[in-house]
Amino acid sequence: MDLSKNFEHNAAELKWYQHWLDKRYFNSTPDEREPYTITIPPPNVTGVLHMGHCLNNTIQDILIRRARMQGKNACWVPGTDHASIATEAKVVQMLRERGIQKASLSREEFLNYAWEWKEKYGGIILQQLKKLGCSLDWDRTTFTMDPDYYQSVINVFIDLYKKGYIYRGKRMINWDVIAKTALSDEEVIRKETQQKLYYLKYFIADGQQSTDSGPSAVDYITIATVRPETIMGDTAICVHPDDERYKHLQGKFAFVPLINRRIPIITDEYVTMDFGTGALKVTPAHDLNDNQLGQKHNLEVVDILNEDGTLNEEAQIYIGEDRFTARKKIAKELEEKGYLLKVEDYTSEVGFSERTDTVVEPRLSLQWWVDMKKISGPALKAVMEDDIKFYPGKFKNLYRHWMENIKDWCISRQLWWGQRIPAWYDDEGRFVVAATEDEAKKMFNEQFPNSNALLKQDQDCLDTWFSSWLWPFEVFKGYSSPGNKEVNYYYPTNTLVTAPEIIFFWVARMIMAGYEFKGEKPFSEVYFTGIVRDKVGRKMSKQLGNSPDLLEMIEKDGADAVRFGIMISSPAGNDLMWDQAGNEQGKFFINKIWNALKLVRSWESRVVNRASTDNFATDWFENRLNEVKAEIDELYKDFRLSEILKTIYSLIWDDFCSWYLEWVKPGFEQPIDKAVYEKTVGFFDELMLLLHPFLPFITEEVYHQLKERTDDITVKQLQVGKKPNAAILQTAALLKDVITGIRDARVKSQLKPKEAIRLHILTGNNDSYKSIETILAKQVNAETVDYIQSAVTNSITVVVQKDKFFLETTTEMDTSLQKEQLQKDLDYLKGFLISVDKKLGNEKFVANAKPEVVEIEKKKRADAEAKIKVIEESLATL
RNA sequence: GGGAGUUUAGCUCAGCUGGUUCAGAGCAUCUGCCUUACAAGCAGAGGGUCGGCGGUUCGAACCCGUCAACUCCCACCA
Repeated sequence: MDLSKNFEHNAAELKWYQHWLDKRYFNSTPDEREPYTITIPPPNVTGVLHMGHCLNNTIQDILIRRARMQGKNACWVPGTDHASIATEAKVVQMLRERGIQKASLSREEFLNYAWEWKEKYGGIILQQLKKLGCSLDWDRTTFTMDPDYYQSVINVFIDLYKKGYIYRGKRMINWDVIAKTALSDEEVIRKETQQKLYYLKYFIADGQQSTDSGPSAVDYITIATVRPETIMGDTAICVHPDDERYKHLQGKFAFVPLINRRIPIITDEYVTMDFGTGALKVTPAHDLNDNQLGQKHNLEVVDILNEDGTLNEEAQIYIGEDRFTARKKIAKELEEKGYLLKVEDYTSEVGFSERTDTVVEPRLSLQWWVDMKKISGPALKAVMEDDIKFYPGKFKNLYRHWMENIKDWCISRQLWWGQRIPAWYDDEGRFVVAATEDEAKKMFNEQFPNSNALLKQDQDCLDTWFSSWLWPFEVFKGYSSPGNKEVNYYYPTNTLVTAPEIIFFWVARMIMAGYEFKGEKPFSEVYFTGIVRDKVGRKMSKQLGNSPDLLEMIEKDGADAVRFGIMISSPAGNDLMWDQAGNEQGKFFINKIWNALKLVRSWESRVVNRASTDNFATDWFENRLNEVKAEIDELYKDFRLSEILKTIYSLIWDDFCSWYLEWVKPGFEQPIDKAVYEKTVGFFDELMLLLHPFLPFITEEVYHQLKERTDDITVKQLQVGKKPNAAILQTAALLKDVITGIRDARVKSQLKPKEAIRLHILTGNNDSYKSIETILAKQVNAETVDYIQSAVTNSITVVVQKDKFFLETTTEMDTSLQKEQLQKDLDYLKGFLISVDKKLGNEKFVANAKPEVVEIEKKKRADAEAKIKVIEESLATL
């Protein structure tokens, strides 16, 4: 079969992925082997593949494929997350495009649309993962709203409620005015924002005066605020008790501008005297701190905002206006009416919704909460004691800090898409928590006898993360069907690969859920990937348009090249600067492998059976392979994947192609030794095995092109490497040094590559060159090689270690460059010798340093002295 | 405001317990080659005061202190 000129990635990807699926290589069922399990971080069902997924899933695929080749029962579970807010927003948008308002639909109607949408668009991302070559067990695909999964979420809620870990409470929450739902603290992103600080006059009530006498009044207090639109919600002004400026106002009253509300001037040490004016307006309904102050001082709460962020009747003015419009208008009015003293530029952190990117509104609201302190203990301990290991370890600190200061988790969302909270209410707001309406009725009648009110289920859904925290065991039905064979076998899973951004959202909560509901950790290791940035360091995002189209790239460059590009630049735990150039390098590498394949295949028809002769090249490469295998094993232990790839890259390109293949390559149309040919194919196989987890398609293709075979590399087992022979590796190092040294001298003497030389070797140990002289001669284009006792005049001299090489040529040559080089080497060595002498002459060094180190220095001195002698002799003969 | 991390060649990064192999790799650059696997290549080469300063040590890219720049996380100063 003829080979194509280049590797045809599109065809190979289609062929092999389908073949692997047909052979069910990715499917796992419990057996007697050791399991290796990864559950995918479920992407949003609305998602499309981006560079972050590419990195994350390539890493998982590498780990899974490696485990599979090590004889483990590898199981990688795919799935998607229902992503309540994101998905609901998309469905609402879709409805709007069809001219339908969500408000006009019943819950059931809306959910029908949502499911319709999910069936149509959900899971696109899973199809895209196939394009990347991901070896997921597709039969296990799970969705966080699958019936069993859904029920488990409900049951977990009921369980925690019964334990007293879940409660309902009215508290300040983060309100998203676009999605019109509560958010957890983690869903709020703080961003530094340019703002204006408005200085406003609040006039002081004078005696019995009951209304604001306006700018004509004499006495006023100035407050500074960034939110003038909330003044209508003010219910006090607060100053520091020790603030001399305001002592005379303590206990008096002031008027809220424009609406004339009379509010007390209170004191609290919370106030910072030197910020702003030292006087703070207190708006308990719209600020977390103000709310706490309000509770402490028993202040009235005036909520002036609707759930969509517009002002309501309580505001009295600007009713129906959006908060930001109202801010501008009110600032203008305050200025016109003389209440505004000045405006300053001011920068502070403002909370934005993670999903809708709108400014989050602190709002007092009745929500469901999880008392996290009740379940955080074992989860903290597990990570601190490395029962769950974090890679890189720096995330342990971050985790500890969050866990030690953990706050209650607001889990209710004012959404329809998600698991509906299983609480049932009567008209008076009394409620029970139960799995079904029937059960709820029964419970209600027991708890509140004589009540036959109609029960209504809570309208709200649970936070998405309240379902995804069950992921590592519920994908095996570990909660809905506890103790089943699958969960017993696969759980705890092995490695979680995820982004540090969701360490609190997801990782920490999964660990807590693991211990709380399974009594065991969910995974043993967490590999945190970096953030994918563009080559100038910006985070990739849709808005910036710096995020490349992955599928287009796979189509153009091939999945292997894309995998190479992302992996070559991703050290564990650091952000990575992604650059298209990485794909190029991957393509070149794949092309290089393909050409090596073409070369080896071209020998196939010219194999001859010869009496076996020693072949240094095959001996060396076997040992080199073993050496690298050991290195790679170590690197895998620390998840140093990009280094592994670099190591294999260099093993294939430099050691195999540049050295080994050149060493064993027969002359033009010459035959090749059968033994050498077979070993070469064997080495090639092994290289493909090592590389396969990274580049699955090219390696499978090459594996099959090397010879007829019935098995596949995807499930081929890696063999444990033997201990390499140090002497052979050393000889090879000498050989490479000599070849490079002579080639360098040839270049410097401007010898044409085609011009053959006669090589004379002057060494104290002729035997050391016996096994390599044939290779040496071929590699430096020497027609003869011999061993001599004294220098050859009129030749090019090369010094490697303590040996000298004389290159005799037929044509006249220029030795000036060479002389220069030798002189440079000599100068360097003399300087080096001085520094070593100095060191050895230092009594303190000889007395304090370890004896080995002193020995090494002595050897360095001896070597340098010997080499200086050799070079001086050479210079003399030139 | 608190904490973590980073700073090594033009770029992206290795460099483990201070001492052989310690100043490295890959890209990029330069020189010479269309040599029949590969110009997407081959053969060579040149690039660095290891962020600054100070200290510990016989010896520091590595340990300590300090300063600077950048990045990230957490935190209610209006």
